[in-house]
Amino acid sequence: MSTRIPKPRSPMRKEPRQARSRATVEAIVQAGARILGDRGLAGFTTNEVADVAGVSIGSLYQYFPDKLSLVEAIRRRHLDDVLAVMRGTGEVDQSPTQLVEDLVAGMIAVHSIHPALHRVLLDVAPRHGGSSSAHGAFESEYQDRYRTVVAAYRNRKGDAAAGGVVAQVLSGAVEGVIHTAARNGTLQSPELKRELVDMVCAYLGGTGHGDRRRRSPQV
Amino acid sequence: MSTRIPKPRSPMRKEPRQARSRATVEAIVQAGARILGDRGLAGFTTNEVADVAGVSIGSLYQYFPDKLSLVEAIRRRHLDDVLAVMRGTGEVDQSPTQLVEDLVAGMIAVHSIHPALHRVLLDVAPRHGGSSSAHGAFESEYQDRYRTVVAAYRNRKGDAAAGGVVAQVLSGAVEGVIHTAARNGTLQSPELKRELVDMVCAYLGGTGHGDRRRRSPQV
Amino acid sequence: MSTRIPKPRSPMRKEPRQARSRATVEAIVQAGARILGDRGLAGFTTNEVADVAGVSIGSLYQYFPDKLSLVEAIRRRHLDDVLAVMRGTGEVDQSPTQLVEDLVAGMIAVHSIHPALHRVLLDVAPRHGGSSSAHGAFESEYQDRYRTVVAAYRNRKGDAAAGGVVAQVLSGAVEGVIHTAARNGTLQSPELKRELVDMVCAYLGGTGHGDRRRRSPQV
Amino acid sequence: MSTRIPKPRSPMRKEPRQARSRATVEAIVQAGARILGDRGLAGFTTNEVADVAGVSIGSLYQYFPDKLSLVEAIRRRHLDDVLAVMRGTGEVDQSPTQLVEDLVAGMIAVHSIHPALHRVLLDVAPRHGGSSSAHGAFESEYQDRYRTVVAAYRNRKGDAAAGGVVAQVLSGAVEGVIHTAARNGTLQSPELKRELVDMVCAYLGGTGHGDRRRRSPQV
DNA sequence: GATGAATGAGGATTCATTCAT
DNA sequence: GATGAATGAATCCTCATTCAT
Repeated sequence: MSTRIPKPRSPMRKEPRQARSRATVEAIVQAGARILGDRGLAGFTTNEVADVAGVSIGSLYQYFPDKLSLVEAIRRRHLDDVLAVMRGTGEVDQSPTQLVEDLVAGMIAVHSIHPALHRVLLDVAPRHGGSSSAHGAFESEYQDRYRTVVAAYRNRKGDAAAGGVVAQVLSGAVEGVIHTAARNGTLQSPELKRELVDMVCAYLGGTGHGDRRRRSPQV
Repeated sequence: MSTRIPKPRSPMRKEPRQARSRATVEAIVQAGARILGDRGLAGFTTNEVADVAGVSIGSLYQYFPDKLSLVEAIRRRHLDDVLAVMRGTGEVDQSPTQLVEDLVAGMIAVHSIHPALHRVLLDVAPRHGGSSSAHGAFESEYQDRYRTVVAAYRNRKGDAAAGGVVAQVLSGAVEGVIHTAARNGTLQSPELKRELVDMVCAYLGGTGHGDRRRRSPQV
Repeated sequence: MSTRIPKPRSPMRKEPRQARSRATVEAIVQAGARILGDRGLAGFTTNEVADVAGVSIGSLYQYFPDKLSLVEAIRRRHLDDVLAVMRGTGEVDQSPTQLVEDLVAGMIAVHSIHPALHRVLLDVAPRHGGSSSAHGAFESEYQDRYRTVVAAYRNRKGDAAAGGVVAQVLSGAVEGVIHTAARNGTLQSPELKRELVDMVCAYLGGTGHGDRRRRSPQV
Repeated sequence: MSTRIPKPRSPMRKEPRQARSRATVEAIVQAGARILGDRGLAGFTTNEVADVAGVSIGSLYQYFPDKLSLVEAIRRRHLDDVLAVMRGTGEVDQSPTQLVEDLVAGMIAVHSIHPALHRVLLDVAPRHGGSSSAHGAFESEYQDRYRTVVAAYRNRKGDAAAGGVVAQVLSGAVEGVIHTAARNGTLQSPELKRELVDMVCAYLGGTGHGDRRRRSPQV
């Protein structure tokens, strides 16, 4: 193993200004998302991405200085979608159950495009130095949103911070269920969705560890 | 050169008979598990595995016909550990809460050795042709065990089959929470464990989708 | 890693379109022919071929999916040369003796470029699946040409088919003599050529096995 | 390419004295001959030879210091067989035709055991330094024998040396025909043998290049 | 002597990346 | 800007050979 000196490059070598450029970048990111989701990071090659995108390998490198920066772009794109779902959830006044149903439905929807992509992205360590903060920002808002959901459900707006662990557990659980379903092709199953909603509601609706049997429901 | 005979390779090229062989194989699998967990499949190289295991690359290939077969061996080893945990859970007479606590504690324990390994293994499509059934067998027993837990908790031994989706959701959720925790280093946190136990109990203790608020617990 | 798709590879991975490509492919095939002839299949390495051709190893694999496909390309190239010689023989009206002399001279000429190449190529089993028919086609025309020579010499144009064994013996004998000469460096010797012509003429001129002594035996 | 320093080793590291040793060596040489003939030099591996011979790789190296020395042993063995055939030919008083028939029959017989072996051996450059003289000795006697045949046929015992080129052409032709037949599985064909005998007789019976039509035999 | 586990140099092949056109 | 031919470091894997048991 030699010493890697991966000088942090700017995520994008050149900003696409013209329409054609934007279309090219779009095609590359789309193709990349597909291949990354289908084949995993091992199996993700810039040459194939260019092929599938219908552009030359040279063009790909015109917009992305290296492979990792393309992965980062795909990540940003996907995570933006995820956040968009979460931001769109709980906006209007709605019942806690409805809130959870919206959230779950939205998460299933984002994962339906590239079922395995999210999971793969979680595995790829975000590049440190440059866009690291980008991923950090995502994580931050992501957890915030989950905390908001927790608080909204429990109707205690104030203690969002207190629910940190709960939010983490919740996000992990939702991701886990969706990824498992994505893996075995049951992502569209209504039962799955219903059970996931149930689980989230049960968890959030519970009084917590003081009363695990749930014999006496919370008032 | 010579004639290629790409017959479906058995996972092991040669069964280790002597003590030295067994130690070598053990070292390779251990090193492999570590590297696979640390770097993911994309950063998993046989040369580094051999290096870390302290054996020559030739020795590695004496026992594993190719890289994938080593991954399979690691998979089998890890999945066996997971199943061992599950088999050891719920054996004796215990309260449902205790059952879940044992399960969660066990799952956390298996993942504490190679925190990311399980997640990576889930991503690597098991080789089809040969050991594919091995993974199938694991999945099968794995889901069975979860169904048993569900039934045990709900005290309805009979309808284990009915809880198929519940078991799937449950296993996905537990995996998701643990993998998330493994990723951000909170795997040993007591709060995490407590919340995970809570979530499982809440989910299993609930009456299901007819009563999401859990106002009236099941008797 | 990734999914292996070992579809029967076409002999050429990519058709050279630009002038530079064609020059590269040409250089590779030339260098390959030389090395294959000089060192035999066992000493034929793609890295050395690339070196001698003055291109990078990557370029070699850009045009030839694997080592064997390069060997096939070399084979096709050489066998085409051989057939060209045979096609050019016996075209115009000429005496049987002249026919044989042309044939022998031509065969010596083709083998003078890479003396051992033909012999090596005979040893390398042509890849079955794809170009196998290519070699079959060669063998077919090759034997046809020899049958034509036999018939032309014997002036019995009609029974070309009847001379199948004769053609086979003749081609084997000519090849054998030339290969032996190539091995010991006497390929350019006029005596060798004269004797080979003599042998062929004697064989073809004979009446056949009914009269082995050839009319009047030597005392 | 690095500098090869192939210190000439004695062909056999240790002379087999005991019965078991001799049997081991015999098994190795037999297995080696088979594999060398079947797979060619590329594809001939010491490990497989040991496997097929039923001995350990260590034992193989006990008797043969390296791979080449095993090939040399196989060569010597085969060439001895060839010479034995030639020595057994023409010993007793017999007609020229009979002489040729015996020769051809004998050559076909030796090649029937390992049809491709001889051809492969011709391709493997004999090791220079050590046993090179062994091969030289073979070549020498081999050509001598052919010259004897030529002389015997032509009944001019004295000028064996004069027939050098004729002997070379003859040996090359016979080898070529037999190798071709070996390759396409017609080695046992009676027509092939008859035609080969015819060819040799025609060639040797002819007057030479002054009279290619063979109308007037030499006096 | 025999064994076979271990070694590691060497050779096939891939793929990120560059650059001449 | 776009193209795709060329590059070569990195990786997988083989096999001749050694040596501890």
